Amino acid sequence: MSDLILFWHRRDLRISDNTGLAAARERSAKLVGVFCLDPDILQRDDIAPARLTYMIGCLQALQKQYSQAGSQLLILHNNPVIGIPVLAEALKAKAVFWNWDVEPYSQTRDIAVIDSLKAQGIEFLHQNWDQLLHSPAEIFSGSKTPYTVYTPFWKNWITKPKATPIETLPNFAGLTEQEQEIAQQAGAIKLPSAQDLGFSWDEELIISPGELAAQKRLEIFTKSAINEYQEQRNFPAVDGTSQLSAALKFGVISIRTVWQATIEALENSRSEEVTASIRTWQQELAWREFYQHAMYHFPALSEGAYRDSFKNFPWRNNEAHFQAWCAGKTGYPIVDAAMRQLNESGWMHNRCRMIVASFLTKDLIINPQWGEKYFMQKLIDGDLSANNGGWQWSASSGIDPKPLRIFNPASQSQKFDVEGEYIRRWVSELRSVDSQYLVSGNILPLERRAVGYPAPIVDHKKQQALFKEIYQQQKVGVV
DNA sequence: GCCCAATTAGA
DNA sequence: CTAATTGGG
Repeated sequence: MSDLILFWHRRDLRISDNTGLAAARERSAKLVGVFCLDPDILQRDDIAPARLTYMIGCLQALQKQYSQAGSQLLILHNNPVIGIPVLAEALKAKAVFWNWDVEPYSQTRDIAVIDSLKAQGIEFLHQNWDQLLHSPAEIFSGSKTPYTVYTPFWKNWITKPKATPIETLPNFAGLTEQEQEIAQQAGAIKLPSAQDLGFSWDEELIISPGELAAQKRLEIFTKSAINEYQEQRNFPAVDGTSQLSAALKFGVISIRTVWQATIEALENSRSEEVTASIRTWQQELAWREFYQHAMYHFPALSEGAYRDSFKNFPWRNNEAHFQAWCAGKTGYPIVDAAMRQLNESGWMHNRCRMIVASFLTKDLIINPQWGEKYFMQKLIDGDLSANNGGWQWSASSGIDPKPLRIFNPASQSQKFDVEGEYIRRWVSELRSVDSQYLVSGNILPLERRAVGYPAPIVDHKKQQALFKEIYQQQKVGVV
C-alpha cells in the first residue's frame, strides 16, 4: 500500500478552502483528485444542459488547478460504487476522502462506496461538511429536534461561530507515469465535453465556469450590489442578486469564503440600510442551509409534499396548460417573461421563480412536482434541496407553516417590474405594448392578436378562488 | 394603512 | 402564548 490518498470531488469543485481536501493533504502529500461522471445521474431526465455544461467547465478548471498543484484530477465515467473502489484498489491507495452531502441519493451511494472500500481494507473519511457553515448535526431546537420553521432556525444559526477560510495548501505529489497508466486501465478517462455526454448548450452561461469567475463575481457583488440587496433583489430587470447559485451548487466557491466576504462587507458598512441589506443576503445563505438540513432530516421531502393537507391534493394537471407554462405562453406577461428567461438563459431571477411557481400551483392547479422537475431540467443552479424547498414554499406544502401563498401576477409585475423592462427583455412580441397595459396584463385581445401574443389561458381571479375551494374541501377529508 | 391570511412550531 | 421572507384586497 502506498501513501496515496484519493480525494473524491462531488459538489466541491475547487482546491482552495476545501475542508475534506485539506484533511487529506494533512495526512499525505501524495494526493490525487477524482470525479465520477455517474451514468445513473446523467441518464436521469432532469439534467439541464446549461448545468451540465457549467459543471464540465468547472471540472476543466479543476484539472488545471490540480496540475498547477503538482497532481492530477482523474475522471471516471462509471458508477462510483464500482469506480471508486476499483481505482483505489488498482492504485493501492491507502485512503479515500470526500465531503459529505445531504441528498438521499448521495447518502445511499456513499454508504455503498464505504461498504465496498471497507471490504478492500481501504480507509475512508467523509465527516467533513464542506458545503455548509453548520452541519445538520449542529442546529437543533430546544426540544433537540430539527427546526421546521425558518425564523427560529436563523436565530439559532446566526449565533453559532462560523469557520473561517482554510489557508492555501502546500503542493501535492501526483501520480507517476506508470501509475497514470494503471489509473487509465482502472477506468480513468479524458474529460469528455458536454456534447460527448449528449448535452448541448450554445448560449452564454450566466456565470463562467471555475473558481476564478466565482471569486470575481463574489468580489463584485460584495463591493456593490450587496449594499442595496434588500431593495434591489426584488427587481428582475436589475442585477441586484449575487448570481452565485451555480457556483455554490457545485462548490466552485467555498461557503466560508463567501461568509467571510459578508463579514468584511458588514465591517465596511456605513449605514443602517447597508447593514440590513448585508444581513438580508446572509439570511439567504441561511435559507440555503435550512433547506439542506431539512432534506437531510426529512428525505421524504424529495418525494413530495411534507404537509398532510397536500399529500393527496387533487391537482388538475392539465397537460396543455403545463406546456404553455413551460413555453412561456400563458398570456400572463410576467410569467411568460420569466419562463423564457429560464428557457433561454438557464437561469431565472428568484422573484420570478416565486411568481411562476405560484402561477403553476395556484392558477393552473398543477402538481408542483411537475414544475420542480422542469426547473431541474433547465436551471444552471438546479439543486435538489434549494429547488424542492422553494417549490414547497410556493405550493404551501412544505415545512415552515404559512397561509396559502397566492401571488397575483399583475400586482407582482406592477410592484417589481414597474416599467415592464423585464417583460420587454424576454417577451419580444410585447416590446411595443404600452407599459401600463403590459404590466397590468390587461392587453386588449385585438392587440394580443396583432403582435402574436396568446390570450390568458386561465383567469387568475377564478382560478385562485377555485384553488381555495378545492383546498378547503379536500383538507376536511385529510385530518 | 388596515385587516385577513391559517397553521403551528418553539420558547 | 406569540410570532411568522419576500401578499392580497
